Amino acid sequence: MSEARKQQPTLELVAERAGVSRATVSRVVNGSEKVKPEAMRAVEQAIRELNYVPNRAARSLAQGRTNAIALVVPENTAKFFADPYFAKVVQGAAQYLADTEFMLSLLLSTESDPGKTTRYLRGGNVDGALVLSHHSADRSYADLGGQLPLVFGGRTMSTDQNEIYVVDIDNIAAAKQATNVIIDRGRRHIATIAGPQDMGASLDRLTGFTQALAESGLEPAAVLESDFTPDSGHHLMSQLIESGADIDGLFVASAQMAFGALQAMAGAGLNIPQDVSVTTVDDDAFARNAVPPLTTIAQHPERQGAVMAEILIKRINGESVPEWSIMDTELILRASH
Amino acid sequence: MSEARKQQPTLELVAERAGVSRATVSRVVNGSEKVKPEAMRAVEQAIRELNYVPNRAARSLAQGRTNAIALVVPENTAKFFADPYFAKVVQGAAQYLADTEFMLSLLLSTESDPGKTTRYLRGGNVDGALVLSHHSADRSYADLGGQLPLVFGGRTMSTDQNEIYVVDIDNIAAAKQATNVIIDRGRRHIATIAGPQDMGASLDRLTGFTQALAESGLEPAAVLESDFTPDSGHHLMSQLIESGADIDGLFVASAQMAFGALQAMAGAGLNIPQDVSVTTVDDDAFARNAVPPLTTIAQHPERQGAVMAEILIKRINGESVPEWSIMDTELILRASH
DNA sequence: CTGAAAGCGCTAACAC
DNA sequence: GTGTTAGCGCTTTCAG
Repeated sequence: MSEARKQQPTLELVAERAGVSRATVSRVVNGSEKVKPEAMRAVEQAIRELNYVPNRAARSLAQGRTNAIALVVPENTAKFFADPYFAKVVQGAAQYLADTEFMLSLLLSTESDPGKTTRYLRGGNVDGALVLSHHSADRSYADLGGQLPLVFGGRTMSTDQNEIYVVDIDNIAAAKQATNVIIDRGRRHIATIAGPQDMGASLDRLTGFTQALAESGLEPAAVLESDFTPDSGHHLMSQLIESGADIDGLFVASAQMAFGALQAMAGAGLNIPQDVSVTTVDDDAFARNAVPPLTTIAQHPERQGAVMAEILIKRINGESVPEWSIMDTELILRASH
Repeated sequence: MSEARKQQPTLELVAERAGVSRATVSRVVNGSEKVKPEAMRAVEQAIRELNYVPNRAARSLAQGRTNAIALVVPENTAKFFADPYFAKVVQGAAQYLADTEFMLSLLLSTESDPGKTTRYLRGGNVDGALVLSHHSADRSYADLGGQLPLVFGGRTMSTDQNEIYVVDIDNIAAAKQATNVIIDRGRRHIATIAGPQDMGASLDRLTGFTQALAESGLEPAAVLESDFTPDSGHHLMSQLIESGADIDGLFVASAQMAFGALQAMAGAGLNIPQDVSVTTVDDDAFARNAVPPLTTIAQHPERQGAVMAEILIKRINGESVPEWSIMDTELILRASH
């Protein structure tokens, strides 16, 4: 009744067929120089004939290395797929890894059993992991860093622990720059829709916003806390408008939320940018398709994904790398400011 | 210089600390009944104290099973993330697996080295795989079926090979139903935008369209072949309009393409559904957010993902399951027909 | 119920 | 260059 899975040929079988020892086969498989051309040919032919593929479990057990890395997204599947930022980072990492010997395994942390992911990571399945978007609550991952090379992706919680490798943009500077665009427009009643305050990026962007204002002798007109979704942006903005707040500028911590906020303002009959000058962060589909298109700070998430992978692999290989990698950002001027 | 990765505690260490043999520890870890409660407690405590996690490679080598399955998407990363269908399937599978002992490993097949994915699959990394969206060109996966339990997801190429397990909707029936909605509106000049013709789902939907027409004594007004993206839908529709074709009905093989087609028609000043009655397949964000909202055939991709996972696991466990699972669909009437 | 011992398939010294 | 020989960490008969 049980699936008769075809038995994969073993290295030993290849050795017999090629008339050499298993060690030699292993050498050929692993591209060692020191094998006579003829032995090499014999082995290669045997491999081809048997359609041999080395067993990873055995290999990784023997050499204590798996040649696989995980990309952990501590976020439920729905949110993951809704956010273009994740998609881009994955894309960048996947692309970078395609040219290496490493496999990328995408781990969407399950809500039901968070320990499962951790166990997987510690169970020797991967040589290291990239961790995206971790809330401050996710101490588990920070702790994991002692057992496995980890590289955190942007939007991480700021931390003073050491041995934490992070690839991120300078969120404070980005927010400052975006806010200054509004200030330079002559606006003086500026509000912000901030991200969840248990996330480093959100905190930093709020800080940048406040700093920019302070440097111009201004106070925030309002500070709203949201959760990075378009809906929440819409919702909070509606509330703000209904509350009768009188603002002429708005900095939103992410394009997704800004997209929602714009809809709310349009619904209330506000003209952008005449009535309210708005800027944000992230140059994704939301920023480009918003009406009007959003003036924003572009990160380069694909590049970030690639850099994260690169750094992780260097760490796995024992090369020393800087703990912090700050990615460049770019101010994109469009119609919303 | 090399990363001093903390050595994970081994089963042997746990055994020593608990004062039992490795076999007993193994039994406890694997939930065997036949262990004295006191021994059990001792082991469990040792495990906790040492923070022990079993090494997967060793385990899978010993028992010839990995407790991991792969979800293979033979599609580049960009396309994968752009299509809500994939997201839903993954979500469904992930959710189903969360309650099992299995891990889901997402494999985006790399363009640069297609053999890499196949090698990974054959290298004993997973006990089986779910394969989505395979073009007819992807013979490699069908062949893999002999070596590893595979379950194919909707939109697969129709095939008469046996031992191919598929979870899909009845694409012919779905297309027929959607087309009949248009016919019932009294329209007689009906065109279709079909999907790529190297994909089973596209073929079947075109067949269904043609059949429905034939049964009402009609001929297709035009048959356009597209690639499932909104842009191509837009583009082809524009061409059709420019060509001066006179149609009053349109069946589009996917909501994404329909979304694009609708934009093109709006741009040309056509009123939907007054001028052209349109229906499609897929009830995703594109269908719901289109202007006007699309009358469509809803699949249930999350459920499909879950069913695929369920069937795969049954196969892995040697249970017998039907080769074909046809999922229900549902006609959603909105404003576009 | 528990322990001893024999591998799972591969790699990595170490000799030859 | 190549073969021999130990294991990698775990499961699994097989005795007891």
